[in-house]
Amino acid sequence: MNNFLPNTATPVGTASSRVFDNLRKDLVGGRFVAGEKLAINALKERYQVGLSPLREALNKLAAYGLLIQENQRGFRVPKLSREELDDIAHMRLEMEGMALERAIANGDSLWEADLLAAAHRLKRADITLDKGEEWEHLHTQFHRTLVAPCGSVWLLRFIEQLHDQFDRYRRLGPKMPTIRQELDEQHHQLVELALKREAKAARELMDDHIHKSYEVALKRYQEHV
Amino acid sequence: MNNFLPNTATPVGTASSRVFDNLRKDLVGGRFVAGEKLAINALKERYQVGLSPLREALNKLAAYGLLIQENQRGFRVPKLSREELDDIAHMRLEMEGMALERAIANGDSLWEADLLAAAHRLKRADITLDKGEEWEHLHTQFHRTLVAPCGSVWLLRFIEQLHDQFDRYRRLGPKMPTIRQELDEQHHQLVELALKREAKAARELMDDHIHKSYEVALKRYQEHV
DNA sequence: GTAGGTTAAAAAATCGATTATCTTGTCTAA
DNA sequence: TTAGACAAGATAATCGATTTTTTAACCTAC
Repeated sequence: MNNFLPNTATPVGTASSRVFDNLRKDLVGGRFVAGEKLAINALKERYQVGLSPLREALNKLAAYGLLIQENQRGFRVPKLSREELDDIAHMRLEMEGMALERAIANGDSLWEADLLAAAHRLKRADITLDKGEEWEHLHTQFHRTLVAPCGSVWLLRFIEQLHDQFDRYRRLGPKMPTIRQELDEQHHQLVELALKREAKAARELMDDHIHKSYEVALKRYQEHV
Repeated sequence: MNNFLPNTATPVGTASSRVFDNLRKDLVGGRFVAGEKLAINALKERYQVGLSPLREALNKLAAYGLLIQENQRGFRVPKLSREELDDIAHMRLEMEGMALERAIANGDSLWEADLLAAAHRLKRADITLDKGEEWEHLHTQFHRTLVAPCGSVWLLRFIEQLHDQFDRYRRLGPKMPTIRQELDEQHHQLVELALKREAKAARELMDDHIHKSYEVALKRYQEHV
């Protein structure tokens, strides 16, 4: 269930892990203002947790790249920039393309089944539910499943990290995905090509898919500045 | 000076940051046994630091991938495996190759100067000094400099992380680099090709360079098991 | 003997309070 | 005015102690 950081057994059930998960979700989901300084006491309230587990979670998030830690000055939400968005999108192209090709080469029939299931769940998802959180979760799951059998734990880890960073842009503001139709169509085609083992075509479609997301993210970013 | 985690301002001078740096160095330098469980009280002694900053450092290292955190069971040094070594080496080929090509396309004359300087320092380094730590540091610096102007903060970050992971294998045991001569020669040629902006040839040499390191690491690993 | 249960010791996680550092507003002197 | 010094309050970092959970040794029943 907890697929975060592939080769890192993340604790579950502790106060520290709870606040980590929640903070991560909130940071990725855009519920903090970029650049904002985090008031630790307020966070203690918000997440109903003591100082020690909170600080441990903040430290982890800083090492992960979702927070900036400043010398004797606490923690801050990283700023957003056009340059970084471009960087992240470009890296996603490279890494997810590579992963997809390798997944298509390695994936077995269990993978095919998982992929069909993930795509189906995503398609059926009610996007108005829980402010879109449900859809976002299934969307993440779909993309995870797609590249899962790429054979590299580290590649998967980096992709996960880039997704989180990318979502800080894509999910700016309260809005939900607007181009649902097109995305669903692309997801469907990605599955088709994966099952047919057409690596080259699949990669091209993935490039296109990421590019489309990039345009959404860029628009959100520009509206937000 | 502190180039760790490119876009994360890491605090300096705090107890937490000191123990983080030292622990990282010791983990990468192979001064812990892979799979070993860390006794927190012993670490308190060893690094002369209180519990809170120590735990914060451990949490950061777990998020970074140099430690495994287990549910209510503390921290553990990740195991080593042939599969992971192959994964890391393969990812290094992809990522550093990509970074080098982009650095060669972007790098200005300041970079050329930095590169020459870094290569020179590395060549002049006394490898017997400080158990090879000095040489290791300059070696890291050289490779950092080589890819620095690649234009992607995230790519640099991933490369740094992979280097640390790779060194857990390459630096197994107390031994110092044995193939100094060959490495120096390759470093020299890398600079040459970079200055001549021969991206393709440089990348091929880099592949070869990483492959050579891989063979060393693999041998160390096999002797160590 | 061995599986299952109990418990004492050890270790991890968390809390509350203390110490150190930074921030802000005010005052003074040029 | 305004730059710099200072003090008071706020915040971050750290410590020592408490609580919770795990580990391991022991016991008992089969």
